[in-house]
Amino acid sequence: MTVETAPNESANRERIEQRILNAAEQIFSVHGYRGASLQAIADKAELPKANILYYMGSKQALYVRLLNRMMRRWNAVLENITPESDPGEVLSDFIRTKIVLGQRYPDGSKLFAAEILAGAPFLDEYLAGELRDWVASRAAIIRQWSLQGKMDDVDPRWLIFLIWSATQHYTEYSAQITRVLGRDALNEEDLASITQFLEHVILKGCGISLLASSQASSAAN
Amino acid sequence: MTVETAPNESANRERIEQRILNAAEQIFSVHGYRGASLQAIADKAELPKANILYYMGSKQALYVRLLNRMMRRWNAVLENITPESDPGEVLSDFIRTKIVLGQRYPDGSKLFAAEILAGAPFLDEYLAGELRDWVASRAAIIRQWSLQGKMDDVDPRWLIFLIWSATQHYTEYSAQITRVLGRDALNEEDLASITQFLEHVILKGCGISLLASSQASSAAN
DNA sequence: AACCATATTGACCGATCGGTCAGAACAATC
DNA sequence: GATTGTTCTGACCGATCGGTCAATATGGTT
Repeated sequence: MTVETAPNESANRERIEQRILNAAEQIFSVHGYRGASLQAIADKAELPKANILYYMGSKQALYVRLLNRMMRRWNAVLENITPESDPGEVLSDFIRTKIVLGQRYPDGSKLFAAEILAGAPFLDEYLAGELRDWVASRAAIIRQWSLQGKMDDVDPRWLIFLIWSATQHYTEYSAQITRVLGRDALNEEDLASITQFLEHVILKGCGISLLASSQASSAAN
Repeated sequence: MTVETAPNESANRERIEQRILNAAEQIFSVHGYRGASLQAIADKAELPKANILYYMGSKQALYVRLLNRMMRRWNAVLENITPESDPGEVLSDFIRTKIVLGQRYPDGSKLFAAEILAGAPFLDEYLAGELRDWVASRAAIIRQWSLQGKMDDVDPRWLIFLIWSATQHYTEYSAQITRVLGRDALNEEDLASITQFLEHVILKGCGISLLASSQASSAAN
């Protein structure tokens, strides 16, 4: 039984920690690091404030944990990309995946955006290390696609930034978009239309001919 | 002399108010509305805290004034656009102007972004009123361009959002971009390269043929 | 029942928050 | 040199901030 109780206890702890993390993600995403208060997070999580600090140690530790959790969610993006890949398929998948991730984790995405806006004081290492390497390696492959004549000779870094910005926009600027469109929220139809638009413009804009590959319907991955 | 002293005095007041507004813009742009403190703004402006409140009334009034100032700066964008305009010229100009505005007013742009991230509590009226009309009227004209065969049949609203996001990205995400690129800041050369890239991809992506207008190189389609 | 590690939380701490106010400092008019 | 209106600011207010801590509650082991 001792073998079973341990996981049970830690499972309970895990449940509470997730409740705190989700509440904190909401508060931080709206008000940023400095603007968020532990009291507001505690209220959202329906726990006493002292309990938040018991589990998370400090405001900063809680915040950093949220950033790490969000970064881990992005790990799958553009994972298997090679010089032999089809640019149309890969970029389509890139666009679709980013749109979906933004819709799945709106609070985390906004939290990340707020951190960057604030000058990324807690993300120095990640941005200048992991992420820089990520961009450099993908850029090198895209560069090869251009040399192979698979697409126009565009700067791959600007292309990556373009896809990032265009997709993230619909999460981070949702308050503006819904008001401009006069809606409560974007529905599935909107998102499909937006995704198709971005695929059309970006792929065509890079001189990528749509072969037998993706577009509206097929395409596996 | 009495006629001259009055404007002199109010000119002095104007000078101080601008100093406060610029300091506040910096602080708010980094920490958002709730995260910013009047003390930090006062320190940045090198004035006593009570002086800030003497000139601005309250934290909220100061913040709203900054939002209005920023919105006024955007008024010139896409001002003279007609169904007879050349899409390539207009959209090129749109892209270039947005890039320049972001570089000219980085703090104001970030302040605006933070307000949207927070759910735009102070911008309801503007977004659902002025800005919605602005988008609707421009979208109607772009729609006509499509009908005239001047460009592909894309949703004009997504096109406007794309240009907004792609250009604003280089201001609001400057902290991420500089670290990923390993630079201190973007220089003129970078900005020219980025602008040209965006013009190339977006115009070509919308099926707009580059006539006798601008652009540096060729590009078929 | 005794024991112990972990969980829980009300009460409290010094610092800082936005905002008020009385009075000093200043400048122009008579 | 009074008078008057504006500018300026130190001192202060109640509320809230992140964080600490002692006391209590809980649950499994012996």
